[in-house]
Amino acid sequence: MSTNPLLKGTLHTIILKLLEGNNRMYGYEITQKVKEASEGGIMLTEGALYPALHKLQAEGLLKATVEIVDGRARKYYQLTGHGGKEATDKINEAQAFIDQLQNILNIKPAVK
Amino acid sequence: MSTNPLLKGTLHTIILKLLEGNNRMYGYEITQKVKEASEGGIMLTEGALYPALHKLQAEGLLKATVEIVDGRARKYYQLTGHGGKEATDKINEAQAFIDQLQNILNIKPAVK
DNA sequence: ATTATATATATAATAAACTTAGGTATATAA
DNA sequence: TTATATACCTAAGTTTATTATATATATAAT
Repeated sequence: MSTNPLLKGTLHTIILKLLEGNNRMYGYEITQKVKEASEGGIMLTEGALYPALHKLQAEGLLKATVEIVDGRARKYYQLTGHGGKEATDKINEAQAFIDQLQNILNIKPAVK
Repeated sequence: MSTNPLLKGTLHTIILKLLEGNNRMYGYEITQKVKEASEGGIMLTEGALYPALHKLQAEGLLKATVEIVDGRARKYYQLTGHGGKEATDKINEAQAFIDQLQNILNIKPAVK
């Protein structure tokens, strides 16, 4: 799988956005949704995802409940009240950053 | 100044893009251009910028020449041949990533 | 039966890329 | 003479990722 240095810093925002739209999700489900929505372009690694989920939970933005489904344990995450506000803020920040980055990347080369 | 974790990974691409459009630039000039193009939203820190320039030079993507202007030393950077090709690739990758991220961040919340 | 793949979570070692803080130095405006 | 702008640089520490490994069940293929 390709390394993706551009992904740095956006993982928390992606998680919060998905949980804003889906009420509750589990880790593996998040990896699949991201893969699907990015048409395979963004593949979350477990080593990045699970620590990120744990951190967001430790910060009080997410709460988790474990359920057994088809004989396997699933850990569902959902936004807390505080997490919901943070989600809105982080998504707005990310959008602003993307817009600014577009402004830079779209600067037309000077005609020689 | 606000910390901007989203910036991670995009700095090299920003530098290459600016040099693709401007033939040659010096470090301080790059910080000002980025600040201007992002309307103050993206402020490069020297601690990130200068090591990045040195790394790109060490990789053979940039070459540098020092000039004294108004009594102060300026280090001008420009793309090498190889750097030009890398610039094109990195910018395309960044654009693809931004598009994929947009797809994720634009996913509409499910109607409850 | 057994092997491979998909589902599902987790952590440790390592590496990359940043922030923060400090240092050096000149020109100019207050 | 003090502050601000210009101009470069590096070191220490932090954050955030990759890579590798571990555990475990369900299901499809051989």
